[in-house]
Amino acid sequence: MTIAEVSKKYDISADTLRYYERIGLMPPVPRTPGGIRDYDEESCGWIELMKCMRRAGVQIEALIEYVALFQKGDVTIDARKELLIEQRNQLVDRMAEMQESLDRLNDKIERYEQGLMTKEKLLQRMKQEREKEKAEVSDDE
Amino acid sequence: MTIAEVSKKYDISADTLRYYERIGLMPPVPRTPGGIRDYDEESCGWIELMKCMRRAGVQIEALIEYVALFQKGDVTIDARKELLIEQRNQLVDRMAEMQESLDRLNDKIERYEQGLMTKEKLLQRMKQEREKEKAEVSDDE
DNA sequence: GTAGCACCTGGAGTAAACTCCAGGTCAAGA
DNA sequence: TCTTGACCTGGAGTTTACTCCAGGTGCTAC
Repeated sequence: MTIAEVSKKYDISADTLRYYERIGLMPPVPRTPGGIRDYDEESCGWIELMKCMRRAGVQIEALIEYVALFQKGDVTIDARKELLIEQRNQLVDRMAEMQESLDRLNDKIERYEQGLMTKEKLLQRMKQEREKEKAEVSDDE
Repeated sequence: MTIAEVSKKYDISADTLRYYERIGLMPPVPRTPGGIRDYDEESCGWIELMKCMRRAGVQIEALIEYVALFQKGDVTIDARKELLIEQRNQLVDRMAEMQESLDRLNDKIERYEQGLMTKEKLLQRMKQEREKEKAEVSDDE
């Protein structure tokens, strides 16, 4: 498979695919005798994995380390497992934070829907009153 | 409240707090006659909201727009609601993607735990065989 | 009234993750 | 064989979201 085909298949630019290989986000891609990339099933597997992990916000740094360990063979299995567990934990944490934000967004939207906006209207009213007071003080001068 | 106190309270650097105000991620913070920021409840509310949204990955751009709309008053209520809904939808999408990655990570970890690594071992075996073949071809030369 | 520390502004610098470019090869068709 | 379009590499540029800095001002305590 050429880089253009892979680019289309996974919706990742050719530049990004070359970049990923160059920084070690995947093992070297097989080449034709002329030096042109010829992606095989394994390469595609790596691309798909990295696309998935990157979309989830896993740092490139960690993924590079994983690939490096993978390339060192079976002696690194424990280290790889630890790395994955660490990333999983971070992912779970991030998702929990996002859930909080989601709840909050939903709350806010609901309030807009009800035309209530209690908190904000209250705060605005408070602000307006403070400004009115200030204005009155100025008038007294 | 001084910027140092707010910084500590929300665990956001003073530089970031100034930056947030400067780019319009929150309305202007009240000042002392000397020009020093004096955060009130409302400012703190904005900071907390923005911290929450940013942690969830909401783009600063969208948040700036929200604040701008908010400052234009009640006529922008519909636009603000739409903006929030859009951000909520994006958040939901991102969380779904993250869940996919999480499932995948969990799968991988489980396979490491079982010492199976079926897919990868299979791929490696395939690769080794390809290389062996190549080596044999070379020997024939 | 001055030492010293927190705060101010505008602007430059940084990190992560791409993205683009120049100048050069490869390969398939006329 | 020549053209043309896809690919190559190394390196520079871009975007987002901060982070740092220089040079200056505002309080507070001696």
